[in-house]
Amino acid sequence: MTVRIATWNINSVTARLPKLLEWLESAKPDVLCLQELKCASDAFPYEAVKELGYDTAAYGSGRWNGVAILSRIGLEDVVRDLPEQPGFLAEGALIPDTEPRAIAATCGPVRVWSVYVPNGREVDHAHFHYKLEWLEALRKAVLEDAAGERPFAVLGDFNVAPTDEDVYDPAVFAGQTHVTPVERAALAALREAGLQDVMPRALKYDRPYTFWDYRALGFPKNLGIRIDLTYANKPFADAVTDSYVDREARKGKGTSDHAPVVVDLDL
DNA sequence: ATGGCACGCCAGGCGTGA
Repeated sequence: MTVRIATWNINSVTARLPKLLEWLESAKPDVLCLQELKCASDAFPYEAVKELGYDTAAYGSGRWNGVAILSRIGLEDVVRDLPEQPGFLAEGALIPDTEPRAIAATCGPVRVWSVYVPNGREVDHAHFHYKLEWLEALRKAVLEDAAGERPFAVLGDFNVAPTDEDVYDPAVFAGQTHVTPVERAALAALREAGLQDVMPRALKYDRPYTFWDYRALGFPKNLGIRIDLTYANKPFADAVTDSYVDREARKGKGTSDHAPVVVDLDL
């Protein structure tokens, strides 16, 4: 069977609902991993996507974060949060906030995680250390599935550009988050655990960027970075027939600042 | 060095994003 899986940081599922429905109808993914819902679980537009044939497992808590998995090929064994997932202890707060950043499900023959890795804010900020702890918890969470026979992948907004080739100008990012050696080492640890980076093909431009800042004409100038990734085990990666970034979904008004990434499988 | 744009929240700016 062929399976189309996609990931999209949608930057508010309620603000983006018309775009989401339009995209589901045109791209027709079998499974869609969403990040940055920016709504509570019970505020997700379940009925609207159900009309297009999708079951949804959503995990959100309000104005920040939030992840979901939509599937029209089955949705079972849903897990919310990574085992050992750290929370973020904000300045002045008494207890860490366990944020909704990870959800897993089995969709037909494939098991997937949809993840929204913490941003990090600034190098050495408390949020940066939280980010690294979070990525280590992700590594531990995937060990068994990464080594398994069942096709498995982690898809989402990793908030790390794997190499200098994945940012439009490395000089601009020098000393900033998303490109530091420790963040890239965390991705390397995932690869050492048995996952591989499914590289999308380039479309109009040289590199398959997935994010362009809203400001300063980032998209028209193609000032992009590739941070929305598919990290797949061998059975999943061996089944990949194509992968691409849907730049069309980033064009015009009322779009997310991230584009969807599509992966096609023949299983 | 800063701002720039968009979002939720909820009615004036603020926190966050990358």
